[in-house]
Amino acid sequence: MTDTGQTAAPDRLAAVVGALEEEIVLGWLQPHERLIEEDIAERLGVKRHIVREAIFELERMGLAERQPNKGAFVRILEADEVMQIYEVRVALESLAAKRIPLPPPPEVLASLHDIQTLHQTAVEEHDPRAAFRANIRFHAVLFGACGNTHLTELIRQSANKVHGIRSMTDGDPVYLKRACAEHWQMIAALESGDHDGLVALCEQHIIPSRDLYLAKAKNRRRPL
Amino acid sequence: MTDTGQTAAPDRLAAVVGALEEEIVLGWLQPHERLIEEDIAERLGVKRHIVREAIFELERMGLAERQPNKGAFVRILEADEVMQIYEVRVALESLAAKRIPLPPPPEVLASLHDIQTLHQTAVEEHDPRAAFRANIRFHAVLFGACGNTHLTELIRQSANKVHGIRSMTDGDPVYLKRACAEHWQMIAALESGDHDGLVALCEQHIIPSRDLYLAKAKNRRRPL
DNA sequence: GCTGACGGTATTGTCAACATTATCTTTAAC
DNA sequence: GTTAAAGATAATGTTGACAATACCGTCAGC
Repeated sequence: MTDTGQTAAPDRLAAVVGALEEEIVLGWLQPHERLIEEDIAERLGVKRHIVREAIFELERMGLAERQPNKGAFVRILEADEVMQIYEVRVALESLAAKRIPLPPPPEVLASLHDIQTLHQTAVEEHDPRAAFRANIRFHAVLFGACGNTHLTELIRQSANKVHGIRSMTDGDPVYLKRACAEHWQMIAALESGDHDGLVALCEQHIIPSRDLYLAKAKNRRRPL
Repeated sequence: MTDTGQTAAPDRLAAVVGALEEEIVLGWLQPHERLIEEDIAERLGVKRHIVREAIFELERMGLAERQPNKGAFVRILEADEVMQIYEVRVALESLAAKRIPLPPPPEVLASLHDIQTLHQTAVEEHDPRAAFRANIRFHAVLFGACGNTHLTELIRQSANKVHGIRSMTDGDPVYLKRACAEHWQMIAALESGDHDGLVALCEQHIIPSRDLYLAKAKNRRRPL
């Protein structure tokens, strides 16, 4: 009985990273807000040591920015950075979409179906947290089907960097419903073996979130 | 006079990462060799703490593999992983090459010229370390000219993962001379504004190192 | 002679105290 | 009233010691 109910060692770091990521992405932590190691440690019930490494991780993910001896802040992306990241995302996701064998393995289709059902209910019930998670899982499974682990990882990484802008798009029900519909269309394209359609859908799918962000970013020129 | 001659804090981590990276890439540290925190710390004259974070970084870079509570090892890439990484590299580098404005700014050309001169002498004088460094700098400046920071970073990251296989190609003078010549051709393409030629050169440039690795990997099936 | 338990050793993982650095506040001089 | 220096405060960065874990050799029991 040495188990004190605490999660295992390596999981704690991942848990803290995940928690902070969600808080940033869902807008609980605003851009430019400071990430104070001790505060977070106490709030999440872990030691500062763990939080410290988690913040390094967030920095690597592009969600936080560190200044030596000063501290870490929630990172805000400039318009041109968003453009650059999306240019790469289009290239990577198109490549992955092209490499997905059609028709995909039935378990992939079944998995996508299940996840997308969750996503849809989350959107309909205005549960941004569940929608966010389901959305991530959908794309992970979709692009994971291309079979190229390294490519999948880079796609995930690039998507992570612009997750921060979700705090803006998640509030937009029109955008969310549209995304939902497009997910179903992707599944249909997979089933019918329409490679070109799938690639086109992937491109159409990510561009709106970019433009929505850029439009909103224009309106909030330096609110501080 | 509080300066004890030690380098600044954030630089130490980067220095250790760089040192270990070179040792792996140049074959000083063999695949499957253990990375023992205390040993490395003593050898490089830093605290274990720094080495620990450096190994995490190496794991993220794909050069090392960690097993919880056991330790870290130099990572060896399987053939299919190499194929996957190169597929992504071709896509990313082609994209970057297409985005480089032609003709590039004169300072970029001048920089490439200087770096490539260093590279050539390093190759001719059989200095693998200098050649390795010059090679990295050449590609950093070349692809950096595309103006997309995120893309450049992903290219660097993907290149890092297969740097480990350099320990094999670096010994091959034929390969090195060929790479050298191709660098000069790239510079020529930049100067003459030959976009298509540049893209083609970039593709031709990285494929041989992949195939050389795959060929050598076949011959050493489980030497342990 | 083989197997499995035991204990020693090497290594990683955790922690809390300490040092360093930046920021904010006060205060005194002009 | 403004500025600049000095101290107080708060946060980050560093360190060595300690705990937990895995590995390896030894030895008893069968």
